[in-house]
Amino acid sequence: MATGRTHRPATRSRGIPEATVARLPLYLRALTALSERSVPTVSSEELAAAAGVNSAKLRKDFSYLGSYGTRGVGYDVEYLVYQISRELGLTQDWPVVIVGIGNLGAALANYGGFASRGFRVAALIDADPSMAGKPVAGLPVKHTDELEAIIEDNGVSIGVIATPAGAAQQVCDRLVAAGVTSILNFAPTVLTVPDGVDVRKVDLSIELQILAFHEQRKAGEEAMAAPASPAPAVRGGTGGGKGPDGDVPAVMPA
Amino acid sequence: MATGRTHRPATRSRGIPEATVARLPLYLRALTALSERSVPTVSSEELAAAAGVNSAKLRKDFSYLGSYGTRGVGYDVEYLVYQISRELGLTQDWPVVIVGIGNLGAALANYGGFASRGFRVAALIDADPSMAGKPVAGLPVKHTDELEAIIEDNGVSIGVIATPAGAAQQVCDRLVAAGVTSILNFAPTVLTVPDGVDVRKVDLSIELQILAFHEQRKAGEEAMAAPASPAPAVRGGTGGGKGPDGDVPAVMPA
DNA sequence: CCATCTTTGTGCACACGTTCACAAAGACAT
DNA sequence: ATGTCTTTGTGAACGTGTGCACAAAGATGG
Repeated sequence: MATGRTHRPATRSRGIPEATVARLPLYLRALTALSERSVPTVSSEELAAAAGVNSAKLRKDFSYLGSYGTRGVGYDVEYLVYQISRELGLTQDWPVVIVGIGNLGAALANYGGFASRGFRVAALIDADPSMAGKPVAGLPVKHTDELEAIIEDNGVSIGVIATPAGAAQQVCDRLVAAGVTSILNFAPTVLTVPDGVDVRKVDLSIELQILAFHEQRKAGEEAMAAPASPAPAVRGGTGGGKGPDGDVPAVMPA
Repeated sequence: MATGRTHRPATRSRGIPEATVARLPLYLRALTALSERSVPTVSSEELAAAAGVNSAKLRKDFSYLGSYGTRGVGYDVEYLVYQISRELGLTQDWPVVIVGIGNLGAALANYGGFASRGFRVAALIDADPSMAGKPVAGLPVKHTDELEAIIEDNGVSIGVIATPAGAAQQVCDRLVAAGVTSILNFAPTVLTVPDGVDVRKVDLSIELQILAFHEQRKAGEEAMAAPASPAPAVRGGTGGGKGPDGDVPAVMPA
């Protein structure tokens, strides 16, 4: 545990901004679709529309990779697919392990998007002994005991955690100890990892909550002119009720 | 193409920055855990650690909600739980529909995090007639034909799309036409929606690709002594003989 | 070979987000 | 009451991301 570095330096990687990196897969997908339709070239305007972004942003993003376009024409689709793939590291094979083969883990194992882009599911791992050997998505589920061996034997550096929240940190620790340096976490927990290990979090309920916020705001604005009481059913829960604004709970900060 | 606005007006919600809204669920989760352990108050430092963020950021975030803390003491846990819940709109009941009951849809239906936070699965919908009536997570799967009726009858304003990419836009259009104004999209497609409809995207393979980028960088830095050019620096976990590495399309933009 | 037209690549200005650092506010002991 | 100690709330500096607008680069046609 080095004391020098702060926790998550967000690694402004090497001239390529993080925000750009996050969009490259988006461009890649749009380009792959064009490639399959044998479209030879595409303009920044068209590609941006397909990827759902602003064209100026797209051009700036690409400018970080180099000058791969041709003025007056656009971008060569095949060439760009290769360049982005290479930049993202998808020209090599990335073995991944998925830990926690519940509903979500099984869904991930079956998800075609993984295998199709340089990722290979090296193993499915679960703590439940009764799962061991059971085939999921064509692979036999391995027991947690084998975790370290699997990671070392396959040179796995990316791990996916789809366990319940309670087990996530423990699994994470073992993954890291065994050599994994990138983790995709689906468990609703904050993972603590040593420096040099990347963690990305996907949290289903957080996304819904963000939507609820905007939804509430929309409903509120809409009902501004209408009577004070909004239409949706009110869930008082503990009986606190949801009265008008001033009607806050009994508990005040002492 | 009713692309609508290309940029999000969401930022100006109500003085609360989008980045802050995205963190509120994180704080809420940490606070709920504290509440269950009957911790009465918490300092910004402690809570920030639990949520995995910087304490100054947390305080600034809370300052957008109001002055809910007590100097020299910290924040009252219960009070803050309520305030954040209310701000996020979780004090009311949000019926949601999940469309596409494959592996992922089933996982979502079973995911406890939904029900536990003001969200109620109103219905599971699938296009496959043979799924109809089959119970998933205790609910009978409905056929797509009933989509509009379900949404109207239940006052659903939030929809979750877990269909294959090809069906997503069509489902989206039907959801929107039926009255849904917020969509959580798990299909790897860019959805086009009219103004006033919010879409959030969760893309599993994109997250992995971002990890691969950083992983490649780490591997490259480690094994590189004299970086002269953006040389491929191929170094994978496997033996590497992954084929089309050297014989890449040397296609140049014509 | 020149004129025109299209589209890239980017300088610049602005908006948004993060972090620091510190004064103000309150708790608590004496 | 008064002083000390803790912790919030926030002004200000800084860094990152976004979008406009335009010059430069190249294609295309006469």
